[in-house]
Amino acid sequence: MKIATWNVNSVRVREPRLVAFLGREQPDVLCLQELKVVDDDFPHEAVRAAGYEAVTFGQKTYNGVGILAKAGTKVENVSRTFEDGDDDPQARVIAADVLGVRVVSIYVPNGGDVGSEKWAYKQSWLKRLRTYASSRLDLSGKVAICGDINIAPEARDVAKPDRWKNSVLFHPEMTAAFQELLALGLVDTARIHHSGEGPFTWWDYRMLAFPKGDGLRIDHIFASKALASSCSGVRVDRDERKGAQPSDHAPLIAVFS
DNA sequence: ATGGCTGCTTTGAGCAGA
Repeated sequence: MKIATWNVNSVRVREPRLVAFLGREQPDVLCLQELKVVDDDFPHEAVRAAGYEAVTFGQKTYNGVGILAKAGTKVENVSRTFEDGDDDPQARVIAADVLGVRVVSIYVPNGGDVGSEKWAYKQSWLKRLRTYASSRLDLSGKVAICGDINIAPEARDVAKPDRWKNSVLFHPEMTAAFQELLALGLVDTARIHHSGEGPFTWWDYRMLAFPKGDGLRIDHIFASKALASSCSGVRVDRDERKGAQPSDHAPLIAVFS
């Protein structure tokens, strides 16, 4: 089973790349973030033509998440939001049962500047994510939490740590929140197979970050132990960050035997 | 040390991303 996650930064703009990616990689499941469209505007026709069906939790302008699976695959028990009774005006989480795995596609808030309102929102959102993971997910079963987590957990996850050490992506409070999430019983699958630098998943559009190698590993696939034990490989599709009109994030792909 | 790009929006300057 191949599970991929990709912050497409506008599914409208990225539609040709999305279709090409599906055809090339043929993932069983693809989690998307930053759709930036309402559900009615999602390119269902193009996705169907590529052999996939999508469930989405869209939003105009910002946010929006989805889960794609091959046509014919059952996608069941779809839930949107944390379902904790606390209204979140931002569409950042969708979950579904696919091929025996509870798949969660999430888009963690960026956090703006450290100490800002957006920072507080990121902090509280991560707390709600922990509560959700421990109370709404059966972490003793097969679970995959995939998405743009907006946290680089360690120095080896940041090409230029000194540059980023005080940013919202690599702040000690955030790296601690990352570890608290894993402590619930989740495995950072990329680290099963990569012990060195990276693999990075995001490069700022500005500052020639990609050609300069100024990358961060902020997109992740967290697997419950029951699922992680079968993880046979994880990689980043860096080619998606090249060429015309790339997303600033590259897809992350995990294979489970 | 900053911003440099990209996509969005009551179409166009400002917000947001990370």
